[in-house]
Amino acid sequence: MSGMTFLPHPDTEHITLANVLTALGDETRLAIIGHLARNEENAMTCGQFLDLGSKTSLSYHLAKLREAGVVHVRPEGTKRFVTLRRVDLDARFPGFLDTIIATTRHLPFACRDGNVLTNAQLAEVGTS
Amino acid sequence: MSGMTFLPHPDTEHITLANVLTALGDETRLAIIGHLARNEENAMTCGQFLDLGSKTSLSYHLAKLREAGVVHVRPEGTKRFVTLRRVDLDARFPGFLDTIIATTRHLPFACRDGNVLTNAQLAEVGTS
DNA sequence: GCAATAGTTCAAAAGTTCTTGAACATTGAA
DNA sequence: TTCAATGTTCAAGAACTTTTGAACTATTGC
Repeated sequence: MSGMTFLPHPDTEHITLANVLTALGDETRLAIIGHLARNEENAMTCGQFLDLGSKTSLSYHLAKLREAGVVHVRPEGTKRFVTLRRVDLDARFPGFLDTIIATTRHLPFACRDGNVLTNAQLAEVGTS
Repeated sequence: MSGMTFLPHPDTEHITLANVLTALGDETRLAIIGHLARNEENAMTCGQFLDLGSKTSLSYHLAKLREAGVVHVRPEGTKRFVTLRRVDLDARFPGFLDTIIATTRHLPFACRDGNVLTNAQLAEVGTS
């Protein structure tokens, strides 16, 4: 009934560069950021990242990103809506997120089987 | 006599974002980058980073930064002169290094004993 | 209530990173 | 040649990170 699932997020002023860099220095998490960046209008659920790893492993990686202050996770029903903390990151490290995204955008997208997603597949992941 | 110590550096096009982020996602290495950024005119030797860790540990961290393509190391005599690979990083990830440095600049500088260097001490490290 | 959906937590295992000290290598100078 | 200076390599250990599957929680809809 209550829905009070605790999902701690650091305050903007407690987001540190070292934590953000550590969070992003991982292929899976960088790929998650890529998915989010291609989709900044509509929040994504965890399930939409399943091409990048198992449910458990994604839960782990998304927690890392959340704890570092890179993403915000909003529980709604049984789902969690994940968004980039763009405003906070821009305030804290101006220009940083954009250079990451710009690079991530024209990178091939590795998925869990080691092959690479086509643009068509990416569009599908992005809009489903 | 020969002086042919091999110090492999990745080519510019082989510098990857994930490797750079992993290399920078560490307090010691971020502090090294901070020292280098305050000193971009004159190359620094490894010995000038000794407030950040032991000789062995710095050798390890500087190798990480070199292998990721973040710094260039030029042997000269018994010393190694370390510089940021600014041109290459700017070509590969435009704006990235500057946002890192801008953040690093107004960060307190932790040194190995857990205390923080004053600006005077930093200047001393930088120009000795 | 019961089942389905969406995600988390736990403990174990495997792998990676970092620090340490001792031994080594290279260069330059007395 | 011998010494000091500067840094590297090696092996061991401690501490983290990541992945797994099984068990769990919370919510929604029937």
